[in-house]
Order: sequence, then structure tokens, then C-alpha cells
Amino acid sequence: MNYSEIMARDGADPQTRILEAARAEFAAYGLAGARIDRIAKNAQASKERLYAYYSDKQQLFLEVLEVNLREFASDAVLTAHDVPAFAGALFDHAVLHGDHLRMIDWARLETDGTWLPALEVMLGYRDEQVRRIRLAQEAGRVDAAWDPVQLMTLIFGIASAWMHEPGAVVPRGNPVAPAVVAARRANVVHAVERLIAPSAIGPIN
Amino acid sequence: MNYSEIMARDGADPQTRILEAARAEFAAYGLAGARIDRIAKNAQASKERLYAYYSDKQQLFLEVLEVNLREFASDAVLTAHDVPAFAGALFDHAVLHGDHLRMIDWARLETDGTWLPALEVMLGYRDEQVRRIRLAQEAGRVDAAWDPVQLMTLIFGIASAWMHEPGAVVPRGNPVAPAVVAARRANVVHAVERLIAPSAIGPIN
DNA sequence: CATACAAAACGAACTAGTTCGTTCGGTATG
DNA sequence: CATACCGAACGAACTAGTTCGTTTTGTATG
Repeated sequence: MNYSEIMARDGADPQTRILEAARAEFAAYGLAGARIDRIAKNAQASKERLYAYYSDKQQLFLEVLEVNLREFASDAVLTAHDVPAFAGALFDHAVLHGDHLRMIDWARLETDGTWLPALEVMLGYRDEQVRRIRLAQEAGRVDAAWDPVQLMTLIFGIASAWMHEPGAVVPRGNPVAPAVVAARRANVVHAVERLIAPSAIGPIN
Repeated sequence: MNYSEIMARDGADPQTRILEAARAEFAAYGLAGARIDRIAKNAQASKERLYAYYSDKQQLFLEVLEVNLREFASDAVLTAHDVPAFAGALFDHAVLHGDHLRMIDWARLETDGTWLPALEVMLGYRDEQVRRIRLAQEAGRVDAAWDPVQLMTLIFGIASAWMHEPGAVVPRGNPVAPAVVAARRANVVHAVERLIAPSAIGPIN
């Protein structure tokens, strides 16, 4: 029982219920695999209402994507120059809201770049984090040899490594043991600590 | 003009042409988005032949996936204890054969774990690389504090960070400049160098 | 070389099922 | 009454998979 299902069940606007049901549906099946009838049914709403609020399937998908990205951007932020902690927060968010990562993957795979309004959210978020990495470099907590954009992307890749791993299938079937998750998190944080350690080896380029 | 298109065009078995057309189709559109008619057309073959060789859409998808994974497994291998070079090879393969990465992502998102034969290929590959990482640790070239499986996954995440980055859309539209790719590669290799440096900070757990 | 034959392949039509998006009658609520 | 909503049905387009008659290709035989 996740947040979306709770929101979709009890007494909220039909529009909200539809959006929440669409979140679960699109995250699970993607744009091509999602079924409008299933969204309406799970939202306990009629298709007539769905199309009264959203023009078509793709627009609803983009709406869901943007909501997800906004939540993501407001959740995992770099604070107080603590870059390893930021990586840990990214990891936690990915574990807790795996749907957000899935939606990003769906969008990357299924769209031909026509999700600009949602992408803007993500780019703005990234630029802000990059800015803070730069501050951390000036404060001497991150090796100045790194290009901040490159480092940011690497941190993203590290934090989401376990979600993009080929064997990461059947997420609903068998949940990962908490102890295993904790070990992965520790390794992620530690990896970033090693990455940013000032003058560990030398300049990059 | 990639390898698949070349194979699919000139005089090869219809079965081979179909498989190669299916590779391009599934990598581009996934299982749900792929169109059987389009595969047959691009293979210059008939649907009757397609269903003579492959039982149904999903089986063809899994066939394509397995072929991709085998190529991947035979291409990017860890040799001579040189783990950073291995990361570079992974990155190169991801750049050159982006379709392989896309297929893995499609399979992870679109299947409910029923792609075991193909997954076995990947798990066997991973175990072999993990074994070699362990050897590199015994040789003192990789910090022994790392759990090899954890490290392997982190290296994967780092090497494919730029492909899984949210902004990595429209791959066919605007190709990335070679200089940019080279810079990313250098950063990937350097990141792994920092990761594995013996006793850089201390034990992990 | 010419004929006969079988397997492989093609092409086009067809079936059966799915799915998006629309429409419409009915109900409640303000 | 008007608005919001539901449930059910509808239509049109699409799609996986099948069928079937025809054509090509390879091979064996006389």
C-alpha cells in the first residue's frame, strides 16, 4: 500500500484520484503499456471525467512525470556542503520512491524529447545542485579538480546504480532486506567520499 | 548505418534479417511499443516467416535480449587486474552499443522477471567480473575493504551514468561531440581510480 | 540439359481481440 | 436548472497472429 493508492482511494477530487492512479499506472507500465481504462478504474472515476481533465494519454503521462520530478527536486537536495550525505539522500529517495526513477527511465526511453516542460524542472534542479557542489569545492570539501557537472552525473550514477543494475527486476515480488539496503547505502556514501577527497590522486584532464 | 541495418539489408537468411530488424525495433521502442509489421517490413520478410521462426512477440524480444547480452558479455571484460581500464571499456561499449543498454533497461522495466534465460547470461558475466575484481584485490591493486559485488555495481553505475542521466534523451537527434565523450570517459576512469585506491580512507562497514 | 518435386519464402487478406477517445442516459448535488 | 459525475456502451483504428494461394529456389533424376 503506497502513497498513490492511499490518495486514490479515499475522498479526494476525482481529478486528484485520477492523477494518483495514473502515477501508479505509468510508473508500472510506461506510456505504451499503461491502460486508460485501468487508470479510471483504479481511480474509481469514469473515463468521461478523465478526458474532461486531461486532453489525452500523453498529456496525462507528462503531467505525472512533471509531478514526480518536482517531488524529486524538492526532496533530495544538497545542503551544507555535505556531498556524501547528498548521495545518501539520493539513494534513500530512490529506494523510497522508486517510481520516480522509473518514470524518468520511461520518459527517457519512450519519448523523443517532447517532454520539455518536465525536463526543464530536472535541468533547473541539476543546475542548482551543481552550483552547490561548486560552493563545496570553494570551501575545500570537494576536490577542485572535478568539473562539477561531471561529478554531479557520477554521483547520480552511483546513487542509482542498484536501481539500474540489470538484475534489478521484480521489484514488487521480493523486497530487498533492510540490512542489504543499509549496506548498499553505506557503500554509496563511501564511494562518494572517496570520489571527492581533495587531491587524492591528481588533476583529471 | 549500423551493423544491424547492414545485416538486415543484403542477402542473409530471412531469419537473420528478422532478428536484426527486431534488434533495432525493440531497442528503439521496447516490447510494448515495437510493431511486428514494422520488423517484418524492415527485414524485407513476411510475417508468415517471422512466425515460422519465432513463436510470438515476447519470445522474439527475449531472443534479441539474449543476443545483446551475449555480445555485451564477450566485449567488455576485465583483464589484467586493470579495473579502471575495465570501466573505460564498459563506457566505450555503452557509447558504441547504446542499444544494448537500452535493451537491458527495457527488459528491467517491461518484464516481470520472466526473462531468466537471458538474465542467466548477465549473472554469469557479472560473477566472472566479480571474481577478477577479487583477484585484483589479492594483487593489491584494489582496496581489499570493498565488497567485490558492491564495487562491481558501483562501477557499472559510474560507467553508465551518462546514459541513465535524465537529460540523456534524443540520442538519434543530436549526437554528442567526440571531445565531450572523451572528457566523460576520462572522468569515468578517473572516478574508478579514486574508488579502488588502496586504503584511501578506511574500511567501509 | 530438361523435367519434376519439395521446401522455403512471399504477399495479401483475414480473424479476433484490444484500446483510445467519444457519446449518452441517468443520478446526485448545489 | 446547471454542473459534476458515473456507468455503460460505441466507433474507429490498430495490432498480434493465422491462413492460403502463389512464386522462387534448390535438388534430384532421367
